[in-house]
Amino acid sequence: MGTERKRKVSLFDVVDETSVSAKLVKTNGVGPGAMMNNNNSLINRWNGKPYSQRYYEILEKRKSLPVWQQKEEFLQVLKANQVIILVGETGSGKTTQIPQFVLEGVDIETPDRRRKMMIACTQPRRVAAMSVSRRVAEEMDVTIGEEVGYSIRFEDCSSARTVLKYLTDGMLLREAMTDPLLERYKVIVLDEAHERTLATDVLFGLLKEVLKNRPDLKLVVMSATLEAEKFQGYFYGAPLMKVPGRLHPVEIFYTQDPERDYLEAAIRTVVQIHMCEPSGDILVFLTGEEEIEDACRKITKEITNMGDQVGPVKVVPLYSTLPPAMQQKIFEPAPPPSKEGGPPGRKIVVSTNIAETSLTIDGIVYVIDPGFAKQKVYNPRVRVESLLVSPISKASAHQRSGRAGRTQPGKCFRLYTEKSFNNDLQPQTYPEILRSNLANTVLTLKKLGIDDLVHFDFMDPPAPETLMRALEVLNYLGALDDDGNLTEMGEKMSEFPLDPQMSKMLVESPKYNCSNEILSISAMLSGCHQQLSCLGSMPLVGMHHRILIPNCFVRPREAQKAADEAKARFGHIDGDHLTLLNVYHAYKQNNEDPSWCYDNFVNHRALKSADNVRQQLVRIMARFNLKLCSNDFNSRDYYVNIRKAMLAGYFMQVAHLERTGQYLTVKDNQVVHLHPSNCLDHKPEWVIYNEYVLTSRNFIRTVTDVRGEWLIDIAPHYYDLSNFPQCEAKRVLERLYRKREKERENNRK
DNA sequence: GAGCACTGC
Repeated sequence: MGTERKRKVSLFDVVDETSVSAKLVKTNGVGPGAMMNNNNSLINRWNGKPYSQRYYEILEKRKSLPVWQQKEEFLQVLKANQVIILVGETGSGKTTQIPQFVLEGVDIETPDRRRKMMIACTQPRRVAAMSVSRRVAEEMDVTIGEEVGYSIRFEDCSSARTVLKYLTDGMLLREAMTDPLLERYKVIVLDEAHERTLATDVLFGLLKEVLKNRPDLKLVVMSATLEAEKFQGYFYGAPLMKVPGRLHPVEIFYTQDPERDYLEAAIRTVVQIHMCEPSGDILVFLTGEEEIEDACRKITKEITNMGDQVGPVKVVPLYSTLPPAMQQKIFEPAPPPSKEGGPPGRKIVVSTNIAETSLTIDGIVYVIDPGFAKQKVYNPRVRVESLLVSPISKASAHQRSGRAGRTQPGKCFRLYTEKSFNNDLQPQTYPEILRSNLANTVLTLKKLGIDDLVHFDFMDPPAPETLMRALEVLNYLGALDDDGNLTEMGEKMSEFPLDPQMSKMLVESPKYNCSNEILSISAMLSGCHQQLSCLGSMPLVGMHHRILIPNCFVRPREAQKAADEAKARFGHIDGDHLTLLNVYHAYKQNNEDPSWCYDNFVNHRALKSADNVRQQLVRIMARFNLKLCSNDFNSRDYYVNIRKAMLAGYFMQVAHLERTGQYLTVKDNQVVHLHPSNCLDHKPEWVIYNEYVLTSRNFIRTVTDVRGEWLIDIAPHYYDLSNFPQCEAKRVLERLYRKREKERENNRK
């Protein structure tokens, strides 16, 4: 362990007290930001306290990071330029060190010297923002939340004294909505820019505008790949700096011929490595839960069948929806040899893309990369996002192979030919902005004051049809007027961290006297699958991980029947949205009791998380004076009003039951099927749905029964029959309009 | 009667 530790200096490295204590008093480094006081001891300029011993210990380690070699050069380039592109591979230390260099090299006092401005450093993931800021606070010898802080959804850990703030890219975008020129910042560091998240891409365009209006603002774009040259071109030829990384060499192997069945090939490769290669753990990349569970069973079986001529193995699956206790297993050590002097044991992790960026496992020496991943694609014509197994990019393949070289030299087996790598793989994964429904993004851009989307300087402009679709949806929702300007409704909607349909439903809900219930349903739909969690071995290797719980219903393999029965007890005959409301109410009535949750096959953490989201939504409602109200629970209209309010947001996500027994989506006329997870005991003529999922069939999931009359009452502008394709639904609606007309005539008489 | 790549506000 000792020698390994010396070779490895990672971002999360734990300072080994014994190895550095001997040289800690060396005063070759007056630390960054230090000054002498009268007693000749060094004072931390950020909090006015003398530096601790630990500060010097860490400083020694920091100085050995590759990025320190270019510290002076960086500061000079920063001084002379408004924008810098910095390329640094894994292990260069850029995420922790660059923002500290910036603090040292830039004057953050306001011109009147009355307060200090901040340095921001964005991260695509919350856990990174949290853990990196903690580490940096330690390095700077200050308290987290004071001089160094972080800001993520649900948690602002910063203060008026904060000079360096790590935050998610989405959070900086939120801040821009109230502070369009980002005036609290002196320098913005966009980290992991190569990941091209939706938020990063919007920030690119926005910052380009802001920089023109704020000559004093500086931008550092940090990226891990050569796409940096593209960034350079985008930012008017900003200077580019390269920082070497610190990874062990990884030898790459390709197959001679293309593999017909990558799953079979992956399993075969695992077995071969286990038989022929020296000890070291294996990481296999596959595409999804089912495939991974299947592969784990097969690998275990094949190796068990080989008897004691090979060492024992521990095969562990890894995907985001895996229960935390199971995820924990990836950190367990490889099993010992079955008998003394026998062949060594090995850990084999079979994972989705989660192990590519979000989670790091130490001890991996062999990586198997079949070259596929599930990726989101968006089809604007039918307005559907779906997941598709597709070939990965060269950049992604590179990232995967790097996972083999974290602790020692490693090997990566690519299950495709070298020719295929060179000729078939795209250089980069398509940025998310080209693969998503942009309704929410367009709403954000409008709120940020970007009126002319067609001429907005996207680094990669989305398809015009995708933008048109987004504008159309927002216009139907009343968020944009016919000239594309943000309406008062749009202003409100943009403040909610939700899809526009859901925001609209919330803003309209007081009119139906059921905002309390709509808040609960929204929270259950949007917050039921987000939960932060720390894994046990975190203090050792510095890994946090976010665990995703896709829905609040638990269905363990060994108790599926009992779980289904428990779920049925919450079932509401009118639909899944109301079932979710029942669950939420029951949870609150039972005082949020974890053991009640356990007994009822409901995920406690998922509900806690939904409750957290609900509180945030309540605060936003209060800001707009949207009242919190409920109908009398015993009134006949209690559920009717909730369903009507839902329609006020989701009138574009409706399906009609045809006489053939099939559902067709309204206007788009797509054949869809009710997802079997639904709790309806009948097939309603009209349903609203929360999502459209494209898997083995076209499913609509989370559905609720609505009435045709409500469609024409609540959304007549959308159900305008002069602009409606010929279909059965149209004929039904025509009858309903005629009926309404008659009623009106009768009322006049 | 089926399934869920990964993030973020």
